[in-house]
Amino acid sequence: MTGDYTDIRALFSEPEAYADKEIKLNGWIRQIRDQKKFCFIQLNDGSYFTSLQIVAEREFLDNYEEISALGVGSAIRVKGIFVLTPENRQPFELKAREIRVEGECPPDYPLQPKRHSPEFLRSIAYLRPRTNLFSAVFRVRSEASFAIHKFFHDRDFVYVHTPIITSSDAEGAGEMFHVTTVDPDAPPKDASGKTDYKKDFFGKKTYLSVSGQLNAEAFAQAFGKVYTFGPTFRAEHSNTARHAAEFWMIEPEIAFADLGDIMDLSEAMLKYVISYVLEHCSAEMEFFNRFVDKGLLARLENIVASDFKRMSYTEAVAHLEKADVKFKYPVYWGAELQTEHERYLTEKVVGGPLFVTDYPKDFKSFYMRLNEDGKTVAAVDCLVPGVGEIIGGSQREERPDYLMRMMEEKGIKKEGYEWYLALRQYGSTKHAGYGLGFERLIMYMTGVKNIRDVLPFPRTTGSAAF
RNA sequence: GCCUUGAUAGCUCAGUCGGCAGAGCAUGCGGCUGUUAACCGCAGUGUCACAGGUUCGAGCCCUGUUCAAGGCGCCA
Repeated sequence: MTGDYTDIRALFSEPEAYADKEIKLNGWIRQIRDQKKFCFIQLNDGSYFTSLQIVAEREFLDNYEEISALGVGSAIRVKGIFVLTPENRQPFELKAREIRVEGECPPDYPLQPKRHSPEFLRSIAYLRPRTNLFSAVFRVRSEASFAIHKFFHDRDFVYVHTPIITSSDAEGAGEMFHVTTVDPDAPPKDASGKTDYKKDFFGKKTYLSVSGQLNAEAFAQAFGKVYTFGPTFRAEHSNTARHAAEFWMIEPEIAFADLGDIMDLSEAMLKYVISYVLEHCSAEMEFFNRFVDKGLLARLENIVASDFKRMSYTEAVAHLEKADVKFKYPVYWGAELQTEHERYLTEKVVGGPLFVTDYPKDFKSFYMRLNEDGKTVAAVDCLVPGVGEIIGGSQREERPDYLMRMMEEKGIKKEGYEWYLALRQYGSTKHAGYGLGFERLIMYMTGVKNIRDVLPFPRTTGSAAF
């Protein structure tokens, strides 16, 4: 409600309360069907997924000629009588008594009441939230975002804003964007002729953060339970439907917790967010189920009701070795699990979400806790059908000697990590956490197959439009 | 970064053997007393992605570039 204007959402939630009353609406024309003495306007004001039918009749409107000639996309203000029409295909409509044109929309408006491809709509990202598909995606994104905060807040987690600019240059999460004020055409030089970053803004090389985890660990050692939820940046030339250069991550971190605790937590979180969205975005989810992914609702409801499967990396390799499928990449203990392996496990072996735990230390990050066997680390990936890895987590190495030995093994210099090592000296506790790719969760919940279509204005390698 | 495929009207696409640039939808105009991604009639719409080459002649063949899609690697 803005001023004395009613939201279309309110009409859909309690139509009886507005029956036969005069109301005012604002909105954009999604479709207009002109007849001789009246026309039907599908009006959407952004407050609700479904549009409201406006009946504009010649006998009641002195500017009928102007109104009936309006194009799709035009913005109007309407005053009229709200009428229940249970005998018709739409349960109610608005009989217009006054329509004012707020902003006309010319015939070259790219969005027409017909099917457009997601690739075309991506090229007009500034208009696509006006379409059914993207309106649904971005409302789900908003509601899911709120659900994440509510889940953690209800469980007494503290929300930490970890820095976006960082000086740690090798957190093991890929290529980083350099942040600098140095003039690329005339950089200051040091004695050896290299660019002298001591003269840069921060007095050293700095980057956009690839993860808030290390900072979150510090806060977990004070508040016990914390989480971050913010943008992260990866300068990898990953050209797939599942990778973006700028994406949002949720990273909880819990003191005194082990790997089992974070599996329990992440499973509860996924179920909570899915349930929340199913309840609060029912019109949108119905739309995805009809037009994007026919099995979506059944699958999501099944996930909320069932327990996630858990298996160790060693067990996963055993499953893959006896599979009667020929894999492009060979499977043996010590090999990384490829996309084809993950898909086989989650789609063929368990048919749903799956936690894979205790990976060989060689291809996992330096901060993951070494297991008793000396070969594996307490890491976990949550794999889901269709999307792949949605969560990656671990119990962190809290023992300073083990941590330093792992950093040496991985060739990570201590510079910049002194504070991270110091945390292990001062009342260090067992602790664990995970990272959830927010866009991948949205893809999983909506059935949308390309990460570019769940980011409002996606940034991917070679593309930063709008 | 690698592999494959593609780019023709506003959109989705067809275009045969190298020989006049096409359809549906959308749009415009007209009609229609309840439509609902309406219906009926008429009309307009092109730098065939860009640059070069072969040819009497190129949307079509060749080379390069750009962009996109699918897959892979890396990861969330």
